[in-house]
Amino acid sequence: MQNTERKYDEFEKMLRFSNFRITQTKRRIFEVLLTANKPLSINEVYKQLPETHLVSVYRSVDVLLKARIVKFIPQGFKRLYELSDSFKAHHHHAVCELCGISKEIKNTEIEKIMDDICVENGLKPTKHHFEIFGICQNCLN
Amino acid sequence: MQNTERKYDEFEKMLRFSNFRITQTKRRIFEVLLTANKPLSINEVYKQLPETHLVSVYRSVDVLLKARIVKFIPQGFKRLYELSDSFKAHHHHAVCELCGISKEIKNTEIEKIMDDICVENGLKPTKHHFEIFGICQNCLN
DNA sequence: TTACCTGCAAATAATTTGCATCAGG
DNA sequence: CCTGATGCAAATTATTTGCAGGTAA
Repeated sequence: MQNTERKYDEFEKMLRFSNFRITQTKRRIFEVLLTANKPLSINEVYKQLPETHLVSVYRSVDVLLKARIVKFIPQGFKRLYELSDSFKAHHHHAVCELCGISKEIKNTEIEKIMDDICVENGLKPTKHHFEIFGICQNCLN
Repeated sequence: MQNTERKYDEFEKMLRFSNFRITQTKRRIFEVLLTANKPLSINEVYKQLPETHLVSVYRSVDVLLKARIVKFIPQGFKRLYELSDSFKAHHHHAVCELCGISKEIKNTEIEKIMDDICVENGLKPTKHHFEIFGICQNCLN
């Protein structure tokens, strides 16, 4: 897929820009997150990379966060990570509390309200967290 | 304050409804959260209750969560707690990333959009988390 | 060659559990 | 009384740190 190539170039560019090195571990983590269709925990990333040490996953994800390649998604009690808006259009999640299935939500209204609230409160916006929880049709039956 | 009396009655009623006991520890935690003007971590609650054991704070907050007297607020990497909507009108927070000051946000539009999103996605809503982060006027200077 | 990066071990922090005792209703 | 609640100790889990050797640039 052509698109994947472009994303990988962007990944390298962003690492270089922040003076970090392009390594196997970081590349692998990037690929795992690119393939995942939902935010993953450190452990979930690790499970897909048995050849890598867990500590290295912690450290590399931290570097990817600093390089703004990855972003942090607190979901309930969990710390999850997914690719930043440079790789995936900005969105939020609607999560089923029973089966954990996660749907991506794109809603421009919310972004607008978010900005308005910041202006009203004299806040220079940095980021926002927004997660919806419910029970999905499947689990209701 | 008359209002505090009413809230305390509600607190007892809700505990009884869920078959939990009304104890000193729970009452004290409730008072700490009633006085606090922002969500607190387990440790922050504990610091105000030196006579109580830290483990008891964990356990009692857990009971208060189950009784829906307290609700969970994940904020960045922190697990915070505050009184539920039965005691404080439903709201969200705008937090300064530098000084940590927390402003309460009440916005009915957001609640409406939230519901719409659930309907669109065939989700029976249970809860949502929504936190805005930025830099406040004070810290910008 | 010069950092940064990684693996391994170990420390620290956060949260949970077991058990005996205490206390609410 | 009976059962949930508490204090204390200890276990478990999650995350971070130190250090020596490895590797990208």
